Amino acid sequence: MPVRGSTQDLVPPPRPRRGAPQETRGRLIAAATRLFNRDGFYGTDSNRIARAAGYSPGVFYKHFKDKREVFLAAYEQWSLAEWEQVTTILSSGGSDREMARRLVLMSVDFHTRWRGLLASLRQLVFTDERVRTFHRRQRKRQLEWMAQLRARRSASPRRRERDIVYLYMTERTFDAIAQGELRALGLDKQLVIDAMVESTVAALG
Amino acid sequence: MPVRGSTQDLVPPPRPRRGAPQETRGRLIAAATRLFNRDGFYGTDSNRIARAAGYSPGVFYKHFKDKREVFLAAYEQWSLAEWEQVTTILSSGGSDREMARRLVLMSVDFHTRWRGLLASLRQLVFTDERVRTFHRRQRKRQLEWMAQLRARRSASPRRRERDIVYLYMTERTFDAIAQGELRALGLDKQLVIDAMVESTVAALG
Amino acid sequence: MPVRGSTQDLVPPPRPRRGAPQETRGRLIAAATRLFNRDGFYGTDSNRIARAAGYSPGVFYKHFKDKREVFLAAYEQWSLAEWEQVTTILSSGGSDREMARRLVLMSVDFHTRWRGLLASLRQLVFTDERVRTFHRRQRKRQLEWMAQLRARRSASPRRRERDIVYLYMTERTFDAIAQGELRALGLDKQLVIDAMVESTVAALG
Amino acid sequence: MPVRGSTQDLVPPPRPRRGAPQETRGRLIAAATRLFNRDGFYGTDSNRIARAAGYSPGVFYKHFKDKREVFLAAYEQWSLAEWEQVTTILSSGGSDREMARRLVLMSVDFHTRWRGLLASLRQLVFTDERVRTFHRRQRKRQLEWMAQLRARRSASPRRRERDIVYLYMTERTFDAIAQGELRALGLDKQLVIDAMVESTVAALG
DNA sequence: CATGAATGAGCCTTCATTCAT
DNA sequence: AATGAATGAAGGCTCATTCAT
Repeated sequence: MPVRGSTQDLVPPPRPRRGAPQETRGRLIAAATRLFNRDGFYGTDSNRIARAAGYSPGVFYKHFKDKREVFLAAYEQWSLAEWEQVTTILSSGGSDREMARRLVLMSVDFHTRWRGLLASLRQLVFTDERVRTFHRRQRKRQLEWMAQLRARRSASPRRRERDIVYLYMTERTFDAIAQGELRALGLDKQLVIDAMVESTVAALG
Repeated sequence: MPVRGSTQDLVPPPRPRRGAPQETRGRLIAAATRLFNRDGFYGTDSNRIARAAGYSPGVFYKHFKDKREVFLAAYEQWSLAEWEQVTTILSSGGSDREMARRLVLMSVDFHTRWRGLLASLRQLVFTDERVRTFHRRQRKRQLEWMAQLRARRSASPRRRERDIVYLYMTERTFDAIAQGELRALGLDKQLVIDAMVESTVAALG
Repeated sequence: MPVRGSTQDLVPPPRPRRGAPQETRGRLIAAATRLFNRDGFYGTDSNRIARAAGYSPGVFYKHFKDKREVFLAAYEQWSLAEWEQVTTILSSGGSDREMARRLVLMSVDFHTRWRGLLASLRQLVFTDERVRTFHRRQRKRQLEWMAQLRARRSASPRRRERDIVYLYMTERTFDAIAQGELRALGLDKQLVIDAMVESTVAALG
Repeated sequence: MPVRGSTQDLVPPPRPRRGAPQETRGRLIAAATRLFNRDGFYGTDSNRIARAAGYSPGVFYKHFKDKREVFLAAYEQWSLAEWEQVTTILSSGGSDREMARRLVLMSVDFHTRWRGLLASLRQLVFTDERVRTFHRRQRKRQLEWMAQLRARRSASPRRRERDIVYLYMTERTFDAIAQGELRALGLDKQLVIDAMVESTVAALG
């Protein structure tokens, strides 16, 4: 999959040249996100990230200590994006089942679009202390959010342990769908998605 | 975690010198398995694998085309080992719930012991065509085995789609337990394990 | 002959540090030319070339894909130099015989100074597609130049086939002289050179 | 050109197993000759030579100090073969021109068939002391033989210097023909061959 | 004699990172 | 703030050569 090194790396440099540091940083993160997603963490090098963002290699290290650090930044920004989508859907109204379905479909889409980045994440969570820490913070937030959400709706004090198993199940399932495993195994994707919807309804309830 | 390069790499050479090729190959795979598990795929190099097995760098390439290839061999051998444990447990008798519990405990243990290797696997399944192919074959086998097992016990024709979701859920959960996520999130490991046992009972039934 | 690896390789680094890329490239080619000439193509490695040019190993690959490519560059530059010498002599006036003698002496000198490089060339012309192609282009140019030169002087339409045999004869003879064969065989170098002069006079006429 | 590593190297091993040392040595030389000719000196490795001869790597070093040494042996044996062909032709009668033509055609054929070996030779004559020495001995023999031949036929004491230039010219020309240079340059091979015949007639006379 | 597993020096190449401009 | 040439450690891999069997 990661066949890097297309003649031009994803996009021709958007020609900055002495911009605000935050813009530069933003461009670097955006480029890194795309490249990590396409070529994986180990298939991407810092020079290339800088070039893809329209800069020279040096800038990279003005903004990040090392590759891990951009990864962290990319991951952070991108989980924020997911968060927003979730929030939008939750506040969009409709029946529980409708909302659940929308959530699931969004997740499948999200995991598919970012499967490369997610694959890198799964690896780095193991290898890298800081990625792991950050990842756990995210997880905590997910759990808290689920608890709150349920508090608003029902009285049932569903255990956090149940919630996390739900999160694990859906996460792994979405990863697999994103990577085309169901198709490869000749299984019916719709059935699995329906199952995820049911689980989500239960989790929300 | 990956603090590689202790003065001696894991074990002092078990003194080979003109052994049978299969033994050499076996030692290389064993060493690779340990190193991949400890330092991850990208933290391990072929020279080190050879040295850890008690050989010089050259031998490695007499037995494997490259690092991916040992990884595949390591993975194969090690999934066979898991398979055997599962088989042993299934034929050991006892109530469904007892068997399920034993299966779950074994899995947690297995995932914990090999969490490094598993992390590498999760990454390579994305990056590497052949690892992916092999992995899917394993998955297929798991599904078939579940179907057969159930056929012997009940009449319920549980769908394969349900089975795979079960597999995803448990796999991800065991990975998380192995990586200490539950403890880090202040959750009760026993409750989660109990949930896995229940799901397993249901899956077997 | 090729006793490579003197404590310092040919010259102590001419202290670069952030120069113009073309200069760096030039230094690399110059170093490569010297090393190929001294140690042969197979006796030279890219790290050593970089070091001899006063750089670290990495630079080499910033400028050349591989060893073949520097060789090609070295060869190109150096055949240009020969060309210039030939041109200079041809435009320096004098009788045909005087010019012929000067050409021959220059060639002997050139072949002697660069006998190592020439030896590598003779080998690579066989082994390497691109070197062969380039070499043939050179040859074509030589032939065309001979034809033109003659057109200006006489009416005799000497055949190109005669020209190429002349080129082969002189080339091989100069190689042999450069490699000290005549001396080793107890032959009179002057006589051979005189013969080459005569052939050259005839070729020019 | 040298794309080594066909599934089987030139010939399936002729299964020796404890033969006379001289036979083993002969097989090794034969295999080396073929491989050097196909893949060049640097494209051939000693293990492969042994395998191509039907032996294991070890035997090679029982018979030759190193690769250079087999090359020398191969070269020796093979120049003997050329010698024999020359002798056969010279004693076959006919007019001088007929003989000359036969000699030239044989040479072209010989150079074509062995162009790989010859290319290696041209390189090693530069690199390797012993190959150079041996090569010069061959040259000396050629010269002596030419002198003798002429003594028998004419009174003209053609100088050895003329002879060696003749040898150089033909050698280089045959190499070029063998390597397809004439065709690549769009020149008429027959004309060149005719020229060689004339030179040979002159040289013999 | 022959085997072939094993050796290990060493070349090729990449890439995270620095720093003079 | 940005440049990009330069660094150099380190990993990938080959192959001539040895030696225990």
